Amino acid sequence: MGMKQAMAIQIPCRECPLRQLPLFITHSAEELELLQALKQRELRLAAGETLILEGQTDTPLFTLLSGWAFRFKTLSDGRRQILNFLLAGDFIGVQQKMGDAAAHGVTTLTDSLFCVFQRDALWELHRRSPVMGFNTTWLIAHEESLVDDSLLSVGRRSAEERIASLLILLFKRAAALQLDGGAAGVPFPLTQQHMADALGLSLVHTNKTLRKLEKRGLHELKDGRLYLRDARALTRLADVWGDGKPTPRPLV
Amino acid sequence: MGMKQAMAIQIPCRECPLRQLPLFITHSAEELELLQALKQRELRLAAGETLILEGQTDTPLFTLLSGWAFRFKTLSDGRRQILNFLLAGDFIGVQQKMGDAAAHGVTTLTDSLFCVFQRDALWELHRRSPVMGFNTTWLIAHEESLVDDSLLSVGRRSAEERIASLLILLFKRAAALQLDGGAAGVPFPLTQQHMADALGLSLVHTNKTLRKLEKRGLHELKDGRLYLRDARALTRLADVWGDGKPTPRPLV
DNA sequence: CGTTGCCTTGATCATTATCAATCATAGTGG
DNA sequence: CCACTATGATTGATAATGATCAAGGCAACG
Repeated sequence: MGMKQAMAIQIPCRECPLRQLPLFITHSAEELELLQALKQRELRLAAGETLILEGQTDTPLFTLLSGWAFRFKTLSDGRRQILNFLLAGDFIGVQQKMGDAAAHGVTTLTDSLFCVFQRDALWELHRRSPVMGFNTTWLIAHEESLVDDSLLSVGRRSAEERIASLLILLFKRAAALQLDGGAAGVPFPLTQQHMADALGLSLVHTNKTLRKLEKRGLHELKDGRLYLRDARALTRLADVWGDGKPTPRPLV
Repeated sequence: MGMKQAMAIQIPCRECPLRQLPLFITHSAEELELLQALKQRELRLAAGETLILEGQTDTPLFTLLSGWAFRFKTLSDGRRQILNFLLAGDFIGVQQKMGDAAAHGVTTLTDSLFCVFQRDALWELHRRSPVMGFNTTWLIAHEESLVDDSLLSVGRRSAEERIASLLILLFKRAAALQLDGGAAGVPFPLTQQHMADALGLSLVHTNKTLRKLEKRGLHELKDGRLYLRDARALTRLADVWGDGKPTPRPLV
């Protein structure tokens, strides 16, 4: 299964692809030194490999430097729910307390590069740099709020609406990591099975719904890339807040 | 709608009902002083009142001192998804960055008492006590991981399984706040509509499923209290990890 | 008593799941 | 170059699950 060696030479944190993200912009040289010191090593995985197994204990903390991955939970008969997708810049493993078993697994969608931190790195970060500790807290809280959106989709949106909102969300997230902002589409490494597992739909129904939207000209999925052909219509369908409409909600 | 006055005399933080929770146990007198200093005021709401409106900006941070509440999102046609239930000791409002609009609303289920903090209290906490900042981060991450469970339920569990897992989860959380550990049941202030909105089911189907489980003797819901009559069977039905069974998952 | 809110139930309908094929593509070994 | 295999996409037929509609019931309350 194409297991590759960890690189002998690591990327220094001042060259880290995350440096331009909110968490990292304001940091002084010494804060970068701190990050560097806490960093344990890098880890490279091929597509489809598993970083964290459900139930595993004492997993380290990770940061995703490049590639795509996802967090998931399964039931004992194999039903799987994808909790969210991970893109470059995301944290991994903050949900479980030290000593606890991982409540979810993490698997890659593409070849991926991770930065590995010891479990107590988060505490060191707080202790030695309250600013970075604080920023991290917000980042974690914000990342987790993506799950809130998913829950709204899966709980209350129709199949069409779910597909639409997933496409929009992933497009936005992926486009934000590109220089062209998605003008030429974005990479889209999910299979329809992944989409089904993220949206709480069956594979077959996912396929049919996807085809329907594509035939209507809302999007195009081709050669592993996603193009939004009618972002307006997709947004309307997904009922996404604050995009087309300026929050017209009655607010009681 | 029974809006009540905020109490003139506030509970000092050293008397706070949260003091025995993980976040608060290890704290020195001066750390309690810090909490006290950051605390702005207390707020009392009646059952069914709204603490935060979706889309509201610059809401303060809250802590729930007593009572029950829930976080939710709605679609523009009124479909509502309850994200999670809030019990004494929970944080509220950490999901949105300063200046952002609230991505979810918060409404009470019972008469409730909140502790109100300024929005920058979280930063002050980090700056002046890295330990408490760190603990807060974990607490937030852990609270948010409850949503992961919900997502698994709504996405992949059948109606019966969803009901079972909700009953178990809420029972455990509520029982942990009682001295008797739930021996005489726990308060259960949700209507079936709330359960439906949390589980992604219709009201009618929620009712039927609930009745079915109750007739089978798995639980009893009476006078606003929940009793688990066959916790083993409920756990099996819900496929909850690490309870009856010692993690028998294959882990591939 | 007449509301009002919440729970309950039966009948019917819709959406989504399941089952079963087929097809396309890429990789593998002979 | 040709089976042989494997993965993923696609489609039609049928079944199941859960939603919607409609109607009461029951208790609390002014």
